[in-house]
Order: sequence, then structure tokens, then C-alpha cells
Amino acid sequence: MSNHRVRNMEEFAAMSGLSRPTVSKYFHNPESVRPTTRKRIEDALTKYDYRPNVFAMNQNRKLTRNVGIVVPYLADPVFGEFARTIELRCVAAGYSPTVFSAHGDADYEVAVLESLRALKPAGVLMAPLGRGSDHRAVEKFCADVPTVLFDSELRDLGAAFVGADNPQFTRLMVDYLCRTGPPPCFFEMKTPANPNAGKRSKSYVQTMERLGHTPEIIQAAGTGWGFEEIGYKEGLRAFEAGAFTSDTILCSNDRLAIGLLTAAYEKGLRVGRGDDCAIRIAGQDDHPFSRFTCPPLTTIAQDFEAISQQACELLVAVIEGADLPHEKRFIEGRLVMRESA
Amino acid sequence: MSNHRVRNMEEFAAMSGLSRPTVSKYFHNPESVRPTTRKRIEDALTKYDYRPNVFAMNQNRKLTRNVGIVVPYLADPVFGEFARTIELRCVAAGYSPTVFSAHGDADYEVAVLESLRALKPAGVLMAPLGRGSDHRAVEKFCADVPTVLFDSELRDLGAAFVGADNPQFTRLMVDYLCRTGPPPCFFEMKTPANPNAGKRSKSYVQTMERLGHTPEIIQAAGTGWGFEEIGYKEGLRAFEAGAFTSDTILCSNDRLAIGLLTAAYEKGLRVGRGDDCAIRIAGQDDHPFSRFTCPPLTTIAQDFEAISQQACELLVAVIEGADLPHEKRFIEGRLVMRESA
DNA sequence: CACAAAAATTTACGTGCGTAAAATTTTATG
DNA sequence: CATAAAATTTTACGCACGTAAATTTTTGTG
Repeated sequence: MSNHRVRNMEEFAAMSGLSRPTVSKYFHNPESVRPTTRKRIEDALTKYDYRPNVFAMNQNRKLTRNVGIVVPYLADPVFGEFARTIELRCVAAGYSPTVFSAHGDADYEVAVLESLRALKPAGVLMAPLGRGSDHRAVEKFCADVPTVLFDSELRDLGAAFVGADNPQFTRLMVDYLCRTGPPPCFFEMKTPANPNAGKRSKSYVQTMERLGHTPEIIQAAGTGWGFEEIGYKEGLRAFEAGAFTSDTILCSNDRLAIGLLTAAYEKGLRVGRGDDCAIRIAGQDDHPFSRFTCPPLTTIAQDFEAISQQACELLVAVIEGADLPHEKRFIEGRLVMRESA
Repeated sequence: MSNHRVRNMEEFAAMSGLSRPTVSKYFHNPESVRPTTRKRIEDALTKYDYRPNVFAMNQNRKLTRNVGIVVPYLADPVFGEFARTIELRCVAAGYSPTVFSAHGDADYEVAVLESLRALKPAGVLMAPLGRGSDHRAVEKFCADVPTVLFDSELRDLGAAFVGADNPQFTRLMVDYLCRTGPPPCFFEMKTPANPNAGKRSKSYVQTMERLGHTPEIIQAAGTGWGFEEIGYKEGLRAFEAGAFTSDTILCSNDRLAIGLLTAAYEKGLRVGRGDDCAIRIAGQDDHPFSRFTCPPLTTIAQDFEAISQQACELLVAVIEGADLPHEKRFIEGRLVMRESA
């Protein structure tokens, strides 16, 4: 390593015995220069450890390699997991991802999109807040920046959508629950933040009717992102009021189920599928912690890897100019049988 | 809103009847121009909604307003919560934060620091991986960029450190447990990723000896960031081997405790402080989900807000040129009594 | 080995803004 | 109201790189 510090691409090019534009071309795509040229640059690189200035690079580039990853709430492990897997995939695809959280707030979500726009991103992978989102702002953003939505649909916004096959999730679980015990009632939020909830609820009704059972829905009051708290408080209230019409309760999602499990525990209700158990509780999503609830939660596993992979794949296709029609991909879930149901 | 699109600061300045540098000064600090000038700019702003180009801005600026937030593993809710609270504080302080995760990998952590360096950050708030971190790389980074470490100490690296007062955490809990039942044994990882674990373990021994009890430590094998899994598997093994020397088990952290609770449940051991309970389990950290375990976990609450606030405060001070000596702030925890102990 | 086509490289100019120093305007003082 | 001091604005230059078009080099063909 030489002690002479290389200040810019001009100097670095001089050290490699090339012109600056050639070096610039190399950094844009190392394959695009002749092997002999490439070797000279890479030799110089080990000697002077020069790095192009990110700001100057992006200033004039038509298309940056920046990719934005936007999630509604980063402290929610489900979105932490999405952010993690998507970020790694973007890096693998040669992009520079940046993670943003809307912190559960619609205004903040719009602000995130604004600051994202300033980064001239090649594309964006976004899980919108859902109903709370400013549809017009998102629509406007999608018109300017190639955007693939995931997890939560927002009309037909964006170049594509990848998310869970919610009807299949619920169908799978209702089928399983009916096959192994009493038909479930359905526990959900009255005003869910996320449109997935509605699809699950609808699928519950349809599946129950198909199987010749009467659907029963219990709705929990409350808003915000503290789903466990809502599941706990409203679950407690429902237990006390005898509102659950079945000993088997299917929750709209795992976080609600986690709260409900706590309520059941407090009420002394033994949860599980054994003869000594009073009720069965099931969730949906395979939240990273549902494996460690007491009892471990039976749920439908989101295929995080598949959703992340396909979302990235679609985004790269759109970025690279593929002119696909608006496509929606629904990824099937897998039944994860644990002790709770 | 005019239909004429303003392309750059030059044009925008012309529309406001000012020179570009004056406008530039305004964007750097709106207070720094005369009120009449300011009004002219802000009037033009509502008419043309122009925004300076971020890349061109940062290219020549001596000091950007960028701040990096680095956490070891974003899918861990504890760090999700840290990232969330710190990000909001940075925004409030007028900075542009960007969140990075090391994904539990030391090489990735170094890579994050490298790409962070390219952003010319005014400062960085970093929770290092811990033992796994490349100390030399972090040290080098801290020498170049004002950095405040949080959560996990790394020698005396960085301009300052803010984190939990680990000895106080454990002391508080051991005192409580001894006061209310049999003295606890201590359940920890054999090779913890994080130096906090060592301090807690040491404090456990000291406090037990002070109270005239014999400390007993049970160590769980396993590495990586799947603490719950380790707590569960090794906890199960320990229950089966009768390795726990007390009916009261204090875990090094909540995630371990969550796994241990699952193991206890599987073993049919009733956890809690009632007469009908076989064992007591306590954790440390007040993990966002420890409120919803079965039974809810008694723990020591990290003061996320205080740590975030003080870390940001220190960073801003350092950025603004305060030449403080290396300072460490240890934030006390609060006993959160729930049903598990 | 000549020569056209293809690929790689260089020339020349553009990008949008920061900032020190110079010029101008405003404010304070008598 | 004159004048010096202070505050503000403008002039002039620089930053680090992208990229289209022109030039050179390499490759393929007979």
C-alpha cells in the first residue's frame, strides 16, 4: 500500500496509466473493459485503495444502483425479517439497498418516499402501511420510480406485487383445524391496518361454509401497531364475556395470537390439542417468535425467502427495462403444526 | 404551482430574483439569510417546489448532516427498538439518519462501516456486534468519523459509550429474587456474542456472595443470534440432566429466558411465583415481547428512550465540536415484576 | 498482410452545488 | 445625515465524476 493518497479518479487513472473515463467505465461495470485494462486497474487498486466518490458518481448517473426498501414498522420482527432477507438479496444482485421504516405513520411514510426520491433510486421495494397509506402519494411515487410492492397490496399500484396467498393461508388452516377438532371461530382486529386481514377473514367465511360450518367472527377493538397488546386485552375481555363461540380460535395473524395466548394463560385456560386442553389457538404468518410461545404456536408459515426472492427478481426485471404488465404473485404458505392447535 | 419545472438551484434562484449562493445559504440554514430574502425564497418554494440535489449538495460539503445508525442484527426486536427510537431522535435533531444492520456477521459489519464512510457522515451511532467485531476496523473508523457506541462496549473505542448499567441490572434482580424466594442460579451462554453478558455474570457472582449465597452458573452451548433456540435446546437439556441447582433461574437476557420458558412448558414445569409453581424464571432487558410470554416475564427494563436520547445528545455534542474526554454513561434499569418470578 | 467492422479508449464538455473572497447593502454610532 | 462596522449578497472558481462523440486499437476475414 503506497503512502501517497489518491484523491480522485483522475489521479487514480494516472497511477494506472489510463484515462479517467476508462476507469469510470470499469467502476460502472468491470466486465466492460479489456482484460488487460482490467488487470491494470485492479493492480493499482490493491496498491492505492481508491474508491470513487459516491455523491459525484450518483450526481450524473442516469440510473443509480440504489434500491430503497420500505417497511411499515421495523420493530415488528416480521418486517425485520423481510428487510433482512430482501437487503441481502439486493446486495447479491449488485445493488445498494437502504432500509427505511415508516414507523407506523402515514405522514412519515410519505416523507420516506420523498427522501427516497432524492436518492434517485433505480427501484424500490415497498411494504406499504396499508389502509393508512396515502394512496395518492404512493401512486405518484410509483409513476416516477420502478416500485415493487410486497406483503400488502395497494390497489394495482406499483409495477408488481408479491405477497402471501392469504386465502390459501386461511383455507389451509381452517381445513386442518376442522379435520382435527371443532371448527374454529375467527379472531381479528375490527379495523386492521393491513388489507391482508380482510382477505383472511373472507377466506375463513368461505372455507367454513364450504365445509358446512357456520362462520363466527370475533372482532377486537383498538388501533395501531401493538397487535399483541390488542390480542391480549381484547382476548381477555372476550374470554370473560364468553364471546368465543368455539374452543378453537383461529387468529388473523400471529401477533394477535401471541397476545391471545397470554390472555388464555392468565385465565388458566390450557391451550393445545391434548385431551387435557381447554382450547386450541392458531395463528398465521409464522412470526419469528411463534416457535417459542407457550405452547408453541401452530401457524401458517410465510415464505419469507420466496417473497423476498421474487420481489427482488421482479424489481430487477423492471429496472432492466422489461415492460411487464402489472403482475401479482401470491406465495403459498406452509402449515406449521406445533402444540397450540 | 407553476407548470414550469425548476431543474436546478440556478434556475430556482433566478425565479426568486436572487443569486444561487444566497439560495444555497438558505438551504444550509434558513436563519442565515435576511428575513426579506427568506420570504422571497419561501414564496418561490411554494410556487415551484424545488429541492436541492442531495448528491451535489453532499459532494462538496465539508460536513454533511448524514448520520449512520449501525446495529448488529435488525431482526432482533431489541435492536429494532433501538434503531426506531434513535432514528426518530436524529430526525428531531435535524440530521438524516440511515439504518444499517451487520446481519450478525463481522465481515458485513466492516463492509457497513466502509460504505458508511463513503456517505461522509457527520457522525455514527453504533451498537457493535461485540466480541466478533473487527476491533481494528472499528477503531480505524472511529478515528475518522465521530462515533458514539451504544449497547455494547468495545474497549474505549469511539468518542463515548452509552449503554445499560449491567451490574446494576443483575444486582437489582438478584436482590429481588433472593428477597422473594430461593436464591437464583444463573443461565447464560458459554460463548456470548456480547460483552454485556460477562458483566452480568460477574455481577451475579458478586451479589450472591454479598448476600451469603453460593453462585451457580449454568452455561449453554451454541453460537449465533438464535438466542431463543439456544435457551430452549440447552434449557431442555439442563432440565433433563437436573443441571439447574435452584428452582429460581435468572437468565443472562430475555431472549434466552424466552427459550427457557418454552423448554419449561414442554417439561410441564409450571413457572411463576405462586405456591403451585415449580420454578421461577427471570430475564434481563425487557424485550418487547417479554410482556407476552406465558407467564409474562419478570425482567429488568432497559431504558431504550434514555439510552437513545443520551447517545444522540453525545453524538451531536461531538459533531458540533465539543472536545470531551472519552465518556461512558451507564443507564440504570428498572425492575419489571411480572408473573414469571 | 490488407482492410473493414467491432471494441475499447480518449477527448471534450456537462452536472449541480459548495465556498472563499470581493462587492454591496444594511445597521449602528455620533 | 455622514461614516465605519457588520451583515448580507454576489463573483468566481472548484469539486469529482458521467457520458456522447471522436479517435484509436483490436479482431475477424479473405
